[in-house]
Amino acid sequence: MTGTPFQNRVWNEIKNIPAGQTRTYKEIAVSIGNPGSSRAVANACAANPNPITVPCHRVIRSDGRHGGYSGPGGASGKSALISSEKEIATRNT
DNA sequence: CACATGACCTAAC
DNA sequence: TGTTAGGCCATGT
Repeated sequence: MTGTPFQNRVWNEIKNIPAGQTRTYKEIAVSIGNPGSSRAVANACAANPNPITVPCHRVIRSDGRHGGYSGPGGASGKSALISSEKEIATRNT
C-alpha cells in the first residue's frame, strides 16, 4: 500500500475523516501540506489500492459534487455511502 | 529530463 | 446555467 509518501499522506488524511463528514480534495491537499496539489490528491485516491479501507467516498469536489470512486458502487454508490454514514453519525449524535 | 494522464479548480464565454 | 480554456501538482512512461 505504501506507494509514494504523498499518496500515503493523502490516504492518511482521508482515513482521518470522521464518518458522516465529507472533505474536499482541496481541503485534503491543505491538510497534507500541499494546498495547491488538489489534483494530485484526487490522483492519489484514484491510485489508492484500498478504495474500501480508505473512505475515498467521503472525498468530494469543491462544488459539492462527487469526484469518483474506484470501489464498489462507483461514483453512484459513493453518494449512497456518504448518506449512509451521515445517517450513522446523526444516529450516534 | 520531457511528455502524457487525471476522481481538480478557477475564470471566462 | 452549461461548456470551454488555462493552470496547478504528482505519477508513470
